[in-house]
Amino acid sequence: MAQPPFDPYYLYQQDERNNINTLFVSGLPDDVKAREIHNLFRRRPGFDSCQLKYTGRANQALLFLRRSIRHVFQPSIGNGSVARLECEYLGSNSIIRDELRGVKFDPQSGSVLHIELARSNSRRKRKPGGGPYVVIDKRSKGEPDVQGSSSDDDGDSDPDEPTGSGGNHGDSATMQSGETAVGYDNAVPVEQHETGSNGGLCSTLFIANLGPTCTEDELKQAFSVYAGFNMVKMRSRGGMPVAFADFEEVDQAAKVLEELQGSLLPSSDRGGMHIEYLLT
DNA sequence: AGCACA
Repeated sequence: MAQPPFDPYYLYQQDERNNINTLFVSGLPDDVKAREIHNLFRRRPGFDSCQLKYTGRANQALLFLRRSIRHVFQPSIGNGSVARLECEYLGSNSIIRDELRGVKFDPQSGSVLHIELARSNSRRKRKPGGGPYVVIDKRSKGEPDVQGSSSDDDGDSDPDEPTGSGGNHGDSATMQSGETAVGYDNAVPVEQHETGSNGGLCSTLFIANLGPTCTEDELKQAFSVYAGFNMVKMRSRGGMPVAFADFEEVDQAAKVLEELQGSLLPSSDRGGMHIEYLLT
């Protein structure tokens, strides 16, 4: 590897590649309202802006959440010290992700949020006049429902938190009859015992970012040394292979996820394994 | 098992 040049733009690129500050959220029902997103994320630490896209596919509304970028850019000061970028947003992303991963977004339909780092950061420039929310609606049916961005003018009006009297900090009181229960306070983490669903925390792992020459045997070697290993299956179906590794217990799967996350296999050609809990 | 906008 050549010594990286000291160049702010180079560092910016590094920063772009290594520090994704955008979360990719799937599992949203396609009738999700921008308002629901607003209420769910507005108060999260580090939240900056988001884009909601209706893909038109069932249950495939996509959300890109951007965390505000706050980094310390410290150029070298002549004495040979190395320039450093200190980025804090990954940590905060993790917090948002961990808090909301597996949250049951709609108790009726059972849609469960699935959150991971986005492949790339959001590029959209925040327009001076525009709010932090952008909605792209590709649904063909029904009314266009186009709302460029929230008219919320960034003020601090908070549907969540009644400012006046009442002081109800309870659940339920602010819910309209037909509305979906979503909000900072009333989003419901999925219960373990419900219909075998575990909010994304199940004993099977989903493994992606495998190399094209990866084999089931290779995966078996990697995973079978862990307690509770049951089986691993690989599927390629056109694109890059993905795999499913099953363990007896959730905590055994959790241990494997933690230890092997990002680790390389002999066949890896594009970085380490990307491991998630299988959605159930 | 799904990632847009520039």
